[in-house]
Amino acid sequence: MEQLDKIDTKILRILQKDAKKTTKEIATMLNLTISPVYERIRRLESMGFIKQYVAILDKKLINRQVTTICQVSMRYHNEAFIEKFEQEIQNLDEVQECYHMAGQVDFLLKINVASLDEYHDFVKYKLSKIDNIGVLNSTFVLKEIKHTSEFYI
Amino acid sequence: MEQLDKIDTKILRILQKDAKKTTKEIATMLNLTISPVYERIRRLESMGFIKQYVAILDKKLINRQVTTICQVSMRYHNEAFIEKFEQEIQNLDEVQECYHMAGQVDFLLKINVASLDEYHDFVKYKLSKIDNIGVLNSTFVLKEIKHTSEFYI
DNA sequence: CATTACGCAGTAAATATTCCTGCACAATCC
DNA sequence: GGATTGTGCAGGAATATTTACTGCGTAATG
Repeated sequence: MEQLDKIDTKILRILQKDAKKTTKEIATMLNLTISPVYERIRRLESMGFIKQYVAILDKKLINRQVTTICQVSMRYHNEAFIEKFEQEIQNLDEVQECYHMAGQVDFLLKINVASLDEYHDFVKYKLSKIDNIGVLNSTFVLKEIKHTSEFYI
Repeated sequence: MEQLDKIDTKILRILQKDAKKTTKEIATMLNLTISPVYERIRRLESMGFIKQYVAILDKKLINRQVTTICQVSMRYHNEAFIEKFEQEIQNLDEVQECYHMAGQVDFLLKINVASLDEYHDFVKYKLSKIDNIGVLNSTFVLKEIKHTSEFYI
């Protein structure tokens, strides 16, 4: 697993914060030339350490300012129902994250919508249409304290 | 707010999925030349619709495969304590997301660590060191069903 | 009908990416 | 110890992309 040396780690830290940094800029930061930095980035990509490069949008500006956490439990816990649920969730664009959890509830979902009205419609017409949902408990985000895509490495 | 037309929206959708797409590629997809696409992207950046470009890493490969959801409630709900908590959280690198919630618990945190051992240390030596924490309830992610940085637009 | 404004096409210069060659150093094997 | 192999880095050339600028056409405005 530890196929990453200090230079690789530094490159990953930089690209997690700003994927638009040029090879030259990174090379300067690390006191290297373009060649090794370029080769290392290609290697980190092909080995899968870097999964993708994405643009992060401002959710207020694009009108997705309401974030909710929704905890869901199944009525019956058999494989078919769970698989069905997991598949249906993939198609719900409002759901940004969904985790199968240990403990009291089965699933935890993070959902972004434009308004409470829209959330109402989402629950009524989309989420609760999925079969076999037992408990469904929504809580609302008052304020986003921290939100990053970075991992600490 | 609706300063975004259909072309802008399409550009944002593309860049949310792949920020490495060249202006030329996007222009081809939208049946335009490079110029308007280039200008629109710069505009979307300067107006703040695009906040940043980041590399998304594979958390298993970089050894951050354990994700936990931690729900925290304050003992006393005064402004000073809450502000202190919010500040301290910023410095905890393991915390990827933190929300101030409506409802039963005050805060919901998403935390990534290498192992249960490391999570134990995180709670014991970092999180619980923050003053005025009342309830602290951790649940573990068994499986990530869905996780994207995309917003539905 | 004239004028302004806006978005797009096209182009040229600057910059970045990509690929290749060769060198230096470390590890490995006689 | 010396020769050999391999790995990572420097440097440079070719290609691609970004960036900035000019001009045109159409829609909006007076």
